[in-house]
Amino acid sequence: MPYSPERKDETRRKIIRSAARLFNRRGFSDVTIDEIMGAAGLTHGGFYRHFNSKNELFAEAVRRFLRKEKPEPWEKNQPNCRETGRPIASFIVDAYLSRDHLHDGAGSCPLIGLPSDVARSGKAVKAAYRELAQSMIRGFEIDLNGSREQALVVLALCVGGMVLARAVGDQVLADELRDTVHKHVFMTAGWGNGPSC
Amino acid sequence: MPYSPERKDETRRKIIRSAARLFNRRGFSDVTIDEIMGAAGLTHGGFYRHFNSKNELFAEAVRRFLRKEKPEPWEKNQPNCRETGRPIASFIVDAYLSRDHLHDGAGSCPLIGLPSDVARSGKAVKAAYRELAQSMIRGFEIDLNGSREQALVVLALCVGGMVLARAVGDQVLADELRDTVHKHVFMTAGWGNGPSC
DNA sequence: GTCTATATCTCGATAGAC
DNA sequence: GTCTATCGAGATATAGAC
Repeated sequence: MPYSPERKDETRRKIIRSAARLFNRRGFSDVTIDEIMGAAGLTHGGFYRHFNSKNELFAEAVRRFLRKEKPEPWEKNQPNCRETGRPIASFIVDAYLSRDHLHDGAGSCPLIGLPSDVARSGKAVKAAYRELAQSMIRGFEIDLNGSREQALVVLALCVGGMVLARAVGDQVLADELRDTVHKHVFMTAGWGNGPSC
Repeated sequence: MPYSPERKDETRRKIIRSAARLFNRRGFSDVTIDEIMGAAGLTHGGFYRHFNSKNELFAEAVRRFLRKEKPEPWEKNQPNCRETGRPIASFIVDAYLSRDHLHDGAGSCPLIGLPSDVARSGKAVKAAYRELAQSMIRGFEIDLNGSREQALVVLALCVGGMVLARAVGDQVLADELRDTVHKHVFMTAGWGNGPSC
């Protein structure tokens, strides 16, 4: 048979990617293994050669956001922002609070796409979520004069603002939340009050 | 038959209360109509005399948090806090960011218990969620010198901090998030930095 | 208005051919 | 390693007695 180990790993990555996008959009419980495998170009019978359960796949899908190779469209910073001398974290916040991210259900950061699903899941899934949160906290900390407290505040603001903006189902209120949070983050961080890119 | 209209309304309220608590803990999709009716002391066959669908009940369950008569345990402020001269909103923030609220899955505010479920639901459910958010924004605004911007920031901080604390699955990090957000809210609100009640 | 009973469907997981 | 086929469980919603 022409199945090399790399081929299996490639298939596994395709399944995780497919699962991450579907979970993000429709939640853990409402997505079926058949759909995940179908979107990966496979059939659902082969699933259990890669994962022991649907829950195990969930943890991998959350973790993927850290390890993934290609950034989502909303993560790409505008080129004209690169020469402003602003710290990297400020561009991450720009992207995180962008309208593109708000509407990118499938490619969303799991922190805002799956918070209640994760809160109801097992330890492995929560550990993956925590890894992601800590990674962002460390990233913010650097451009916040090493202040972990400020980094936690910025993360809570970004997550809270976007989670609310997604759930209120009102474009005007959603934009108001994004803009206000963005302004407040930049003010408390001392990044100037440069408007969104 | 001894069934008065008030009796029917009483039953309806019991169903909504039961649903709200179960949805909060385990999410919309994983809770069955049979469980909801069972917890209300009924059987699942009678459900459709009260609601047209499970989704319709979901909207009512989210809305309930506003209309409900009795506050949850975590919403009750400590008596010794009443004579400090602090504004009402500051006590609401205390309760919202409390460890009791963090661990009260069933009696939680839906804003932090069901954000991703609501984001994936229909317009009626989102409208109920928005009502709740706007009610809190108005409440904060009063004790924030009428600043809507500050009210939005406080709401985003409270929701973001608690959503993260619930999902990271780590007591230490969860407490750090709650404490840090609490401190920052009190600082920016100018409520003094009185520690949690 | 609430019950028991059931129709219809779909899911996660497994079995076994290739 | 991936396929087709299926098991067994449990879901929403409906039917009809009382």
